[in-house]
Amino acid sequence: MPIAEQQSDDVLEHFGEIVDARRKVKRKEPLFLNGDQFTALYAVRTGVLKTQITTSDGRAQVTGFQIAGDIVGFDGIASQRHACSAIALEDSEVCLLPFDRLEQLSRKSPAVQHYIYQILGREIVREHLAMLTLGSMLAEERVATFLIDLAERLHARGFSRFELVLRMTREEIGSYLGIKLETVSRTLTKFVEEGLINVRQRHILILDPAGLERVYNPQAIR
Amino acid sequence: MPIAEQQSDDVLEHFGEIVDARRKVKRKEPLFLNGDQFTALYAVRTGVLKTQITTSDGRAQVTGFQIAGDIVGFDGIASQRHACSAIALEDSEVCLLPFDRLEQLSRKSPAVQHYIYQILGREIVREHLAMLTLGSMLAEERVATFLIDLAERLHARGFSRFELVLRMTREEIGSYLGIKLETVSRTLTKFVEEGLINVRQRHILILDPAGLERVYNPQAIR
DNA sequence: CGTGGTTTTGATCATAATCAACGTCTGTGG
DNA sequence: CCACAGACGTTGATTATGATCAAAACCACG
Repeated sequence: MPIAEQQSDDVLEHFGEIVDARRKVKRKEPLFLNGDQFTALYAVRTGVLKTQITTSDGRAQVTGFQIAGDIVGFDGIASQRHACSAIALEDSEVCLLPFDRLEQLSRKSPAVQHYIYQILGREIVREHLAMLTLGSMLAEERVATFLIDLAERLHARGFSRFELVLRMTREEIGSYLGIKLETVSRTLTKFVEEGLINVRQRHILILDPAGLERVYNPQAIR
Repeated sequence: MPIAEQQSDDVLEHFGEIVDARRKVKRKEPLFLNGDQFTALYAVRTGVLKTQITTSDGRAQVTGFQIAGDIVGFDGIASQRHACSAIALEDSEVCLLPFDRLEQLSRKSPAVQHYIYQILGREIVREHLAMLTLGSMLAEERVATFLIDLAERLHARGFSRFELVLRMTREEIGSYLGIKLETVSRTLTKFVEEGLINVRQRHILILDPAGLERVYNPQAIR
């Protein structure tokens, strides 16, 4: 959901007080890296980022994609160091929300405090749903879920609901969904053959949204 | 980590103000169900709970197991309704932390506010790690991770680091790890054959902690 | 225009799921 | 206290899904 929908005038007003700094991040550059000191949350203004964990033995797991209106950096709150890395998938711009100031502010303004609890709570629910996808879905269901979720989020930002441009590679999608890039590719091809979508490189056209939803929600009626 | 380690005296003192109510939950009974009105967080005093999401088509995904010292209920913050269900795996007791009072309190006390951000942040990191497990590990690695994580958490509460009693079924473990109950069973058997653990029903004895860690962290040195 | 990263597609393989049978433990009521 | 029912767990045989390996096509970019 866009920030604007979620915050009262009070919140907006107070946010004005702290959103002084912006930062540009070039494609493939990190906004922050695993282990970096945590100082601020970042509100994405333009562009797309990915967040990922990497283990000592080189394994990586993409934990999310953030588009305009999303907030990144929650992973640093607990230990004051970022537990994952955030990388720009295209040239992007973010607003800094210094966390100490957020904390101060949320003492003055109940609305701000409530808003911060809201976004943290939303992140927790988002991750629960990601666990559901990763833990109990077939490859086709994962890809369908991914496309619909992304389309809805873009639509909430005023983009088309049925046309989307993927800023991430098949490999990054696969990592996020717990499958391999070849499987992502094959699944997209299958959806094309079934008339559910069109694919032209990274441009996806959703032809049959209901059909796509039926992939992971086979029998809504019983 | 036990709550006690994390909170200053200030937090403890203030928490005394709101922890008025306790609630007992019998084995297999819900503490709350998906869709229930969200009013409070719950601190587990004794016993063990599981949280799970269930989809309309009956699929279920266990999203976590909570033992003494853990806090449950974050999933309700975002929408004021619980996004998952919490079920007791044995007779348990929880403290109620009414959320509106927590919000009030966190305005008065920076320490309380900070503490709440901490636990929400920790939950987010915990879920990131669960995504890593679900998204990029083999069955053996998942089970090894699960055993070590649980053993460490129990140890932080003063229990033995090497002896644990599983309060959950093989099916619940499997759901949490994104594998089937038969796979959990086979994997445990394999670990026994390799001399890593002993299994007597739900009693697990970790014989070779380093060996168990090596299952999912093959080459610590490089 | 190459050159390198990305994507598609095919063939084969491995891991874990599924199906099935049996064994074991627990709790309950006779 | 024992017998029994039902839940839970183990093990085996087979299958299915997606991984892996490999090659070719495609595109973007310098």
